[in-house]
Amino acid sequence: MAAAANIPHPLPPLVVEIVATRFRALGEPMRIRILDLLRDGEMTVGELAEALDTTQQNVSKHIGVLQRAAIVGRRRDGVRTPYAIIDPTVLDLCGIVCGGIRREAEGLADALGG
Amino acid sequence: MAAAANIPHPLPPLVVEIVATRFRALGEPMRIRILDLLRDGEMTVGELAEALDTTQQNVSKHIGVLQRAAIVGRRRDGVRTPYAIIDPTVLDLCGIVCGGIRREAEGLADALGG
DNA sequence: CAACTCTACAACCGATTGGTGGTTTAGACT
DNA sequence: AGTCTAAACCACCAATCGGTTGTAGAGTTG
Repeated sequence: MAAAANIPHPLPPLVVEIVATRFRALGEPMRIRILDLLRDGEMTVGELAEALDTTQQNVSKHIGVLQRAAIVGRRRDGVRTPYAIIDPTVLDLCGIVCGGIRREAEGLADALGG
Repeated sequence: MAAAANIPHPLPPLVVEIVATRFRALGEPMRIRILDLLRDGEMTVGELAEALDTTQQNVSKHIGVLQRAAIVGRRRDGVRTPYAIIDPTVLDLCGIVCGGIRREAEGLADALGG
């Protein structure tokens, strides 16, 4: 919450656009799964495609979105082109959302159990 | 980061879907602006429509998305139906994203200035 | 009851998006 | 040079989405 304290209000239009774009980059199951895999370390497009049981083209497309959003980056390693998470805040974001989901689920379980 | 520590890995498919849905609900400028206004307190659809210079139907549609994502809720107050943020974690999310944007902008400014 | 206010719903249109198949580029090796 | 592999680019299709218009429902006030 401290980070939100000194945010301008109302939000400037350009900031609104950037924020929405960043959230939209995370608003796709395939991209969440890609980031979930990249939590363990860098992977190539081919490795991701195999792990996610989809095509190389599909992974390339989705990881392109994540790269344009400056969430992941790539490097050259001989014949490989491994991708890695370069913006660690996305893990915080996912952690907050997952925590909220867990809290809701527990509240629902309590309501049903008690 | 502590919240992300005890997240299952790999993420279960259902969780992936829920996380993506929640992020997608935030991936629209108009919805970010609605939440930005609701930071100051509850507002009705009509008030939001006027403040955002759009139609009542448009606000109703977008706030329906936010409500189905359990981000906002409504109550009855006589003739009014004010909406309010019921999931305070979304403010944390926006704060993190805005902080990241600021950090990037400052880094870019330093790179150009120095 | 009737008129009014506020909100939700449905249909439509244009634009965007996810996924696929095919092709092309860029390196690494012989 | 030629070949192989990995990754990106391209065009396409079906589905979804944002915004608009028109309408219907729910509640209040006379």
